[in-house]
Amino acid sequence: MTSVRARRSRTTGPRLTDVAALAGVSLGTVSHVLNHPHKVAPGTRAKVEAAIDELGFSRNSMASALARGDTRTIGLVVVSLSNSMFVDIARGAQRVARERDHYLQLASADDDADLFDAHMRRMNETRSSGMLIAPMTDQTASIARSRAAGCPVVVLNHDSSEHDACRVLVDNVAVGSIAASHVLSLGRRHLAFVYGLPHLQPVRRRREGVRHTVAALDGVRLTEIEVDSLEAESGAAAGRELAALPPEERPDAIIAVTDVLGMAVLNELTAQGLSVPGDVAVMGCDHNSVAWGSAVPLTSVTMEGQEMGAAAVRLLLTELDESEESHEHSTVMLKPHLVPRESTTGRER
Amino acid sequence: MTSVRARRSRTTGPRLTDVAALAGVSLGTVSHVLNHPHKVAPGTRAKVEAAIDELGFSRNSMASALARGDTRTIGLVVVSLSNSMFVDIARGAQRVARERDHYLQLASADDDADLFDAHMRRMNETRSSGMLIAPMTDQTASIARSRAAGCPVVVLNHDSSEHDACRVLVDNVAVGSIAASHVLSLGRRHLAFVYGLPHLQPVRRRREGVRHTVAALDGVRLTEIEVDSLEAESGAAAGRELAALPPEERPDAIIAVTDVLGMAVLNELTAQGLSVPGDVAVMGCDHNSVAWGSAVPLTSVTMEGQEMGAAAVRLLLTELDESEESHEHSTVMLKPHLVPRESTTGRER
DNA sequence: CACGGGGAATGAAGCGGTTCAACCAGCATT
DNA sequence: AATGCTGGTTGAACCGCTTCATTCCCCGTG
Repeated sequence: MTSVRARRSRTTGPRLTDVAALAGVSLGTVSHVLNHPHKVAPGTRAKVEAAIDELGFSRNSMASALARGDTRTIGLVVVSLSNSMFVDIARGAQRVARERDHYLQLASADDDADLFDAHMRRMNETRSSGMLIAPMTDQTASIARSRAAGCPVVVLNHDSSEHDACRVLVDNVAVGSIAASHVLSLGRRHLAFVYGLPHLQPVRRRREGVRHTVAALDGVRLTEIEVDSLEAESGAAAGRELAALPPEERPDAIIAVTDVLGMAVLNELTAQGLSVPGDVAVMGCDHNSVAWGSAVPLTSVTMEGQEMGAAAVRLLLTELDESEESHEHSTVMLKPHLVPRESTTGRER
Repeated sequence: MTSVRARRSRTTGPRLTDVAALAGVSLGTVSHVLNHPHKVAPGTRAKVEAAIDELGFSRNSMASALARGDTRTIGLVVVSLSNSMFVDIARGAQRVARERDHYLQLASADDDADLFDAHMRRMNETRSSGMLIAPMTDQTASIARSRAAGCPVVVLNHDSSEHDACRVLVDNVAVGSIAASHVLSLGRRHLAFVYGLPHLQPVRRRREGVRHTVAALDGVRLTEIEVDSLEAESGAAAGRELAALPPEERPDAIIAVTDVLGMAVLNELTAQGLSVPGDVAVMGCDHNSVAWGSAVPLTSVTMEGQEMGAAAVRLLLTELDESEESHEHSTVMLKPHLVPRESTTGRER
């Protein structure tokens, strides 16, 4: 008689039936208590609730979602969690998702493209209501697959030319111009821009912003230094190169395309005996927490990770509310902003 | 006739039935192709597989798990992802989970105790096979609830007195003694230990390790400096205090209980004109990536986050394999190890 | 030639919920 | 007294998949 239950490997908790039996009501009534409490007579509800926590009943969300045809779950797939921007994105996304009564499902690809795709597939299999992705490369194919499976996608921080999805972007051109304007406003007149991997879109955009801002002014010089990677050692190399220049040839302000690079440049310059920001001001972009500990705190331009995450969830929920046909993809462009610290402003703050 | 399908809000992808129809086989056969391919005749299998990707079928993992009574999912709930140790744990756990054909479900409490508990509840509702938690505080009650719901728990990096669960710990006493031994081996004879929040167990343990190591030697002096928090400003305060000491009273080696503190101390000391490690060697503990960018790279003792995550998954899977009665909780104690960098060894490396 | 055996495919019974049409008092109308 | 509501409750159908007992078919054996 209990054979069916007995067959299961581990003890599965009590089910709705058990609660119903204990409370002396029907199965449907218990379900109503869970989902539409106001439709149940107060007395009945009390009995049911008592039974629920006497048994320690925990609703099986899979069965529930299956029957309802909706998981109220949003997936978030990020490239890596080692970059604090992605952690910020997750935090912001989770906050808004919870506010809107959804669950945020977090997945990190740990810098592995296959794993990234596997995560996206998994989100489809678990029938996420929708998903947010912060990809490294173009993901057009996977996005199409996901959408075909009825799971809309919002892309974060990646400006793919074709927008088969809503997007949340940070204005990387503005990142560059904000950085340049900042050092210019401090009176610096010979800027250097240190960057690597110019095939990456954010890198190009930031460079563009710097160039544009500099070009608008007379009497300002811009030296561009391309290095081999975005890793710290490349920054150190750039630092060595800069330190070796004769003083009159040496820039008085350095903008690195990322904080990691900026930090490495800064450290190398000070190691070579130059004063920051006395001899040369240094700043980075990204406001990445790995760079929060340099000897001279690094000025940066923040990417507003939490805002990105929050905006992405809002976009997705809007899309889910609308009918499939009436929806128009939209793009939210976030404005970056300056985080001034001592590496440009000096100790005066 | 199609009314049932039509009622659903969004397009749900094709189902097993659809694949079966297209392939001209029964529903059960398609399921077999998915789960026991070798039990299906090659020809049939080919037909089914063709149908599967013609339709772009994606198996509904909820229905699957529901029917099977097993999700093959492991939850991991961490306090925060801002500390790189937790990111490492997630990475290690995910790697092993995948090797063993399980899915790792990641959740961050973003430093909110209620959210932590909510995540644990959620893992129960989704019927995770088991879960890993890296808690800040004792979680005995939640663990009991989870276990009662049939979901075993493995605790990471938290040595609760009562072990109602398997645990993975790092030997924090060893962290302290490794740190002390290191600077002693460099010939330093007056150590300082900078710490805060001594009610936290890891802090106490590390202090114990330092004390014990120092006590074993003659002619070595230990100065303990307690600060108000584990935040950077507390470290800076300690640094100021240390820099103000007359040279003969000043320690020649400083061990901070965390990297954040160590980095702050280091930065303040150099700002005050002292040379690191010339005048004084500085080191931290945790190998936390936020401290990887100080001007003088910080020596640390690593916590082996990835190993912790990996070990925890192994422990959990073992528990899941064993029968409920025969299982004995066990504890894996990981050995920390030294990561020597310039803040103690100087430029010679 | 009848029989047994084994590999392949089938179909129905769940898994644990949700929901909707049907049902059932009990009370106010006419 | 017959009628119409209405708020509460019920039971059955269904969500999409797994599995197991059963049926089917073909081939080797005695």
